[in-house]
Amino acid sequence: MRSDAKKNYDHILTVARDLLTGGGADASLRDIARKAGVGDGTLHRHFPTREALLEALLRTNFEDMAERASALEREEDAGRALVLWLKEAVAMTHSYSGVIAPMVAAIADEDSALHGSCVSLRSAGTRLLARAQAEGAARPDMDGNDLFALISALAWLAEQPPLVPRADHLFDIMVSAILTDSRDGGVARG
Amino acid sequence: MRSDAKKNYDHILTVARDLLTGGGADASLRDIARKAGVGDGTLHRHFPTREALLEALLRTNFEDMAERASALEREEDAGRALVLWLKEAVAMTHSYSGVIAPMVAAIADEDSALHGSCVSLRSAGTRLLARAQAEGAARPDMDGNDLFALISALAWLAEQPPLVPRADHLFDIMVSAILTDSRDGGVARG
DNA sequence: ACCTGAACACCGTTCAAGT
DNA sequence: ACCTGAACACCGTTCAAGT
Repeated sequence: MRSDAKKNYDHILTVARDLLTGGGADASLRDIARKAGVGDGTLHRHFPTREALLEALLRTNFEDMAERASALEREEDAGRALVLWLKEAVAMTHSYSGVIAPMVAAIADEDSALHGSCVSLRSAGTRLLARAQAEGAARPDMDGNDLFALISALAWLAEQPPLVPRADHLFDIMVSAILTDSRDGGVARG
Repeated sequence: MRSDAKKNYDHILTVARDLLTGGGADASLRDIARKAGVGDGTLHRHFPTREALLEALLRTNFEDMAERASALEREEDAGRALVLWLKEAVAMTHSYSGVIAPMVAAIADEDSALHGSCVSLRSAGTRLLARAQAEGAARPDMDGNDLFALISALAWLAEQPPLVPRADHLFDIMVSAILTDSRDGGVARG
């Protein structure tokens, strides 16, 4: 990539990150281009779709979550590891505004720029869930798809301003449904 | 209302209902006006915002849910009554595409055309929840706001095509978290 | 190679002109 | 009273023209 192109690419990403982590889910691509001081065409060649831009923004976050899952697989308490990871996954997606719906759409669309990242996230969760289930810490009638859907729903809740005050509590309630009663004890019900 | 105005009003509603119950969440107001054979201005005077149109479409459904709650309050099993009503509430909102986000926004916005309907829905759920809690059938650490958020999350799930296959199962899982274990037994975990 | 910005087909919304 | 449809300021996207 030419150096001026690289500079534009990086600057667009910086501006987009500032806008989307600042709650500006409704920022248009033109807003981003204008704020970055580039033409509309420049933004569209670097990032052909909004999803492509999100993918570039979120790639490292998704990789972090996969690594985090690997680390948590060495945690003694498999149920606790699953819950910790869930909390972090929800917080990660929530740190950007307006990413949940594209993420969910991407899990079923192999052509989406976000597809690979979503599949990785689901895989990481599936591993932690399977381990918790093998130890009897999590209910056996769930799979990685259920977990992905649950993360999406919780992250979506946290994106809706009127529901934000309830998001943490509902997280605890849903966790109590995932963990088997013999293990969670006061953690989720407390 | 003049008879030609009344005719336009009704026809717009019919067309909008056909589009929104047919999965066309992305139908623009102009699409609806065109399909109804009226000018853009006509649609906007009858329904100043998209929310106003949704409110006119959903009003009877919300009223039905409030009546249904009253009927279910006379059901013997308070836990079962709550679960039945939850299932119907989710199905009702799900029967129209793209209504969940406006509904959630409206619960906190007293100026929204949808506000009253949403508050009624929340009240109906609160009554059923309180009765189930009084009988020890539902966990005590929840209120009507939590229930409204839960319905929203479940309805949102059912609106996302990739998550649809999981929606019913997640409904059962979440129900198992609401009902106290002494009561639900095999219902939710089965 | 890469960038710019006008252009296109859309959107929600408004408003002068008609009946 | 009510309706129409052009107009406005937006949007995502494309593409000829520049450097």
